[in-house]
Amino acid sequence: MDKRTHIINTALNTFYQKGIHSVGINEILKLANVAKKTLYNHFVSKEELVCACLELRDQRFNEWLRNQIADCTTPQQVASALFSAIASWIDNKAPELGDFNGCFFINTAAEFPQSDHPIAMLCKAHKESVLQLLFDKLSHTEQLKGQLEKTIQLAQLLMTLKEGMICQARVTHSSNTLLQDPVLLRQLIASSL
Amino acid sequence: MDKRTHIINTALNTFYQKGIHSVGINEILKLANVAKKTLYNHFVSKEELVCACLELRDQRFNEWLRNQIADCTTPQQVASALFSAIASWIDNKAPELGDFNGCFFINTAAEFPQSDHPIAMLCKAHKESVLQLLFDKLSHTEQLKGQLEKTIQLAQLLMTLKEGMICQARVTHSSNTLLQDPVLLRQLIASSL
DNA sequence: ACATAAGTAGACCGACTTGTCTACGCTGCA
DNA sequence: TGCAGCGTAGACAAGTCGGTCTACTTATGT
Repeated sequence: MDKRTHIINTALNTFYQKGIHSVGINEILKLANVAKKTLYNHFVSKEELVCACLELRDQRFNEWLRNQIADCTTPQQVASALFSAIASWIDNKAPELGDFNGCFFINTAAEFPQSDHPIAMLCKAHKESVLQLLFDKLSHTEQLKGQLEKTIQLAQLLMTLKEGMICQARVTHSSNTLLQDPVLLRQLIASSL
Repeated sequence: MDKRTHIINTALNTFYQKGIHSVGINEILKLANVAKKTLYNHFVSKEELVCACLELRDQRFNEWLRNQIADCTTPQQVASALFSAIASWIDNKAPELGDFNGCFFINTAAEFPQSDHPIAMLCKAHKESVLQLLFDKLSHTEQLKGQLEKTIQLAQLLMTLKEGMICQARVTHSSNTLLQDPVLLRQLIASSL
C-alpha cells in the first residue's frame, strides 16, 4: 500500500481514539511500522499530518452520511435516517467510522482552542460541509421545495440534535434512543414546516 | 485570599481557555504569582489540581443554571429559560462562567479519552448532575406531576439540545438563535407531553 | 548494470514537561 | 526569644516531545 496513506490511516485511528496531544509521533511510527524519516518525507510536521487526518475523516464521514440518507425523499425520512445512523455509529455498528469515540472534529477543536489555527479551521469547515449536505438533501424534498428559510432552519435543528447526541454519548458512554421515537420526530419536523 | 482557592481559580480560567495539555504548571504559577512549592503543598499533582477545577466549575455552573430557571413553573418556561441562558452565555453575557469557550467538561473529556480515568469520570458526573437538575425542575411543574417517563424524556431532550447548541457554538464561533423561537419551542415541548 | 529514489533503524538535539529540593524570608505563637 | 509553618525563587532531575541527521538497505527504471 502507499506509505503516505498508510501513515494517515494509522495516525487517524490513533488520534481519534486517544486525542492529538496524548499521541506522540513515535507511537504512530511504531504502530505503522514506518521509519521517522519516511514520515517526515511526506509531512513537514505533526501539524500537517493532523490536517491530513482531518481531511480524510471529513471525506469518509460525509460519504458515509450521504449514503445513509441517500434514499430519503421527505424531511421525516431524512431526520429518521440521520438519527438512526448516528445511533448505530454510537453502538459501533458503523465500521467505516471506527470505534465510536465522539466527533473527531469536536474532540480535536477542543485541543486547539485558538480559532485561527489551521486545525481549528478545518474542524469548522467540516461542520459547515455537513450542514450543507443536510441542507442540499432537504431542499430536494417535495415538502421544502423553494422554501429556503424553513429548509435552513430544519437543517440547523437537525445539526444541533446530531451534535447533542454525539457529545452526550461521548461523555456518558451510552446512546440515547429518544430521537428514534417516530412520534417525537414528526412533531419536531412539523415545527419547521 | 486563600492561596488554595486562588490557585484553583487561576488554573480553572487558564485550563478552560487553553485546554489542559496545552497549559503547563509553570504558566499557572506565573499567572497566579505563586511559588511552585506552594502549589505542590496543596495538590499532590497536576491531575489533582485539574480535578479541583472540575469540581469548582461543576458547582458554579449548576448554581448559575439553577438561578436561570428558578422562576419557571411550566415546562415551556424551563425550556425557554434554558435556551436563552445558554445563548447569553455563548454571547459572553454570563460573566460568572467566563469567556465562552464551549463546555469545559466536554473539552476536558476530549483530552482524557479513557473512560475510567478520574478526570473523565468527573466530566461524566457533571452531565448527570445537570440532567438531574433539569429533571427535578420539570418534575415540579403542574403539567408533568407524576409523569415520570415523560419527564425523563423531556429532560433528556433538553440536555441533547443544550449540548448541541454549546458544541456547535464552540466550533463555528457563532450562536444559533433557532431554539429561541417560541413556536418551535412549543412544538418541541408538545411532543413530550 | 547501475544510478537514483525511497525505505529502515535509531542516535541525537534542544526545548519543554512534571515534580523535588535547597536556601532563604516572613509571620504568629508559646 | 525562638521556633514552627508557610511562603518565595528558582535550580535541578528525569523524562518526553517534535524534528534532524547519519549510515545503511532495498526497489525501480533506463
